Amino acid sequence: MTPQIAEQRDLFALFGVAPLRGRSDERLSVERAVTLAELEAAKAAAGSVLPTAEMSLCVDVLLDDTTDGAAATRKRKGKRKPVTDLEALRELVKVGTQDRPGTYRFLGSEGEVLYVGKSKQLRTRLLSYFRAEWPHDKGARILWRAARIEWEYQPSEFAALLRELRLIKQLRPRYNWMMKRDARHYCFVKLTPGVAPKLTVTRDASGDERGVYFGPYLSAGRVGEALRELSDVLGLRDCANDVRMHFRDQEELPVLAMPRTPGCIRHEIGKCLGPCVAAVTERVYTAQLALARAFLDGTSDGPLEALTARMQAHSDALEFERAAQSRDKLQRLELLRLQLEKLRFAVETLTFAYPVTGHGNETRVYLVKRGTVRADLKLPVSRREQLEFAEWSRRIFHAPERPTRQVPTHEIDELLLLSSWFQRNPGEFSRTLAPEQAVREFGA
DNA sequence: AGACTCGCCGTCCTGGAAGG
DNA sequence: CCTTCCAGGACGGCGAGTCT
Repeated sequence: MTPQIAEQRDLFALFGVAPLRGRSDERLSVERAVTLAELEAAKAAAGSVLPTAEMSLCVDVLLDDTTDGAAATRKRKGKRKPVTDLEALRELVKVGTQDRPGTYRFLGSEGEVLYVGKSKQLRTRLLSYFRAEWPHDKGARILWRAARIEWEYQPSEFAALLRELRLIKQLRPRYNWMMKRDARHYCFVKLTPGVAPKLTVTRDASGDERGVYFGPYLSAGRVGEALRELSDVLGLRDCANDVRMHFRDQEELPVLAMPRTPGCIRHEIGKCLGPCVAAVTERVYTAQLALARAFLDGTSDGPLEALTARMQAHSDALEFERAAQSRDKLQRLELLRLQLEKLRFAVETLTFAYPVTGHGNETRVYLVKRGTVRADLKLPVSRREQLEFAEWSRRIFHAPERPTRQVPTHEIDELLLLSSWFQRNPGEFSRTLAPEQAVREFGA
């Protein structure tokens, strides 16, 4: 822990609030010199007994102040002032904007983007910022740091939502932490990279570019159970990341270096192929892994078939108790498979053309495939435009499917956005057209 | 002990209705 | 035309419980 971070931990302790879990690094990693004397002063100014909201606010304002460095803070004697003339800025917005859907951004004095937002009614939204009270309202805190405001109109609320997401991802404005999708409601199945990969459940699909992710799914707990069953059936490892793996065919390894006893009991009871004790060749382990991937993709019932065969074998050998155990496992796995199918969001259903008529009766057609917008086209009118539309449709919808159904990590936010949009506006879903239908309707 | 998960609850953001 | 108020949904903090 750097001295600065340690000091800022003290800051949080001082105000009686815990560092924001998970996000603390984002908020604390900026190297800022904050002295305890300054914190004490701020605390005194705020009063010693504060409700939680006020305490967070205090920390918020203080961090705002210290972003420019302690020197700048010291220089800025007396009360804080807005960076720019708010009356002039308000007049600019008042005169220059219309009540239409659009996105806006607040920029700081260095031109850095502070906040990106969207609204169905841009003008009303922007003017509401000028009524916010400093320092209590977040809107005012953003406004006071802003040197200027930029905005752009969008043809519809949907278009504005999409544009906002893309701008936030591109610009990563510091006041947009709030916009982060609720990661707690979703989880992903991760195939870890490295020797003898294993399956894990994770809530963060953005961290590891080398991992392969499936999802998003709901309820990490149930997905975890499903994975345990799956790993058991296929003999995949389930041990800690730091356990060394040795395949039997890794001949360059000195025999003496290989551990003789497995790190866990799963190999002994036949639930793990035992890559930790070189009990399996890489080829066999990789084949089992492929079965797991296919199962998660929904393209293969290999694990279910394996269990069915096992059950039949026990039954044939008159081992009825073992057969019953296999049947129970099979049922659990089938149930979990059903859950995974049900929980799998959007990927299968969010493939269509989505015409949206917006401002000035302008209609845009969004070509959505597997939960992400692949093209945003003007509603075709002329013959040439119709041909173009047909060509785009063909290129997007007829493109070969990815080998798996996993969602690339950079597309997950958009998938979640579309998913929540159509959940919130079920009526919009009925306006979508299947790819072939769209070509008949809009194509040449 | 630290990381992770989950449910509860307060806060924030937004759109829309009502009123001046 | 502008402001105020309200409702609904999304989001984050917190604490308890569980896992490693």
